[in-house]
Amino acid sequence: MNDLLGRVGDKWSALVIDALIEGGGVMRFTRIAEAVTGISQKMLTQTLRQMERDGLVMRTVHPVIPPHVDYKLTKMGLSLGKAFCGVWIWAGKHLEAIEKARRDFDARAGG
Amino acid sequence: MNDLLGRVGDKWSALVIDALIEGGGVMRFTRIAEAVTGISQKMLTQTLRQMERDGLVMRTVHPVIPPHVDYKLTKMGLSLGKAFCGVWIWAGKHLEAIEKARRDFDARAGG
DNA sequence: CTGAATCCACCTGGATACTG
DNA sequence: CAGTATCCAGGTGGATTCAG
Repeated sequence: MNDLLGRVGDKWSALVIDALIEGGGVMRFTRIAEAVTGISQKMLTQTLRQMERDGLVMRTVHPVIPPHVDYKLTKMGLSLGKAFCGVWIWAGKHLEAIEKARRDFDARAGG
Repeated sequence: MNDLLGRVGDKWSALVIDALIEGGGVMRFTRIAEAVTGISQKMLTQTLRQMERDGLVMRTVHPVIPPHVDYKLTKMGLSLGKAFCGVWIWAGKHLEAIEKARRDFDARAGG
């Protein structure tokens, strides 16, 4: 369980799931890379592999040239996305409060 | 936002919040260390500091000997715990499915 | 009891180059 | 396009020691 948290709670996984949901559930490698700002190609490959292994995404290779690979959220992946929803909303709602808390804390620490 | 995810989505933070909720909302350092299995003293201190800075916990030092320090979830911390709830539930519900998906994947990969 | 500080092995993750 | 492979800097986090 502990280990599972570290896995699904992974920052990149969450962002990839979000990207896939925003993108309609099916996206190609490069499109995901564009959607998830800041991710390196290596991390994306790694994250995607892991998510595939965990049954969160389905990887489909179309044997054409140039290669064409689709990533599709599975039911489980989608349900995880929904579970994350609460955290997304929380983050959006408390973003300012947290930044203020940090400033206050730093001010106290500095003074 | 991206950065916030990495912060609040941190594995230890989640576990500490969970421990605090289970423990009634107020706990001492050592009690948390016992509740959060596997965390080192350094990580606990670090996590707690960060959470204090983010306004998720309130740290109260009782000037006695031996020292007595209480950590209490703030409203914001509690609300984050509730936001996590969905993910906890999801994890519990899909734990087996994920393990099966992994076995299947590994079997395919191995064969 | 609660922490700070130090040392250090390990892993993460970015940059780059190469393949089919 | 979609990776794989390699190198490497930097951060993570455990163990240990010291202090109030």
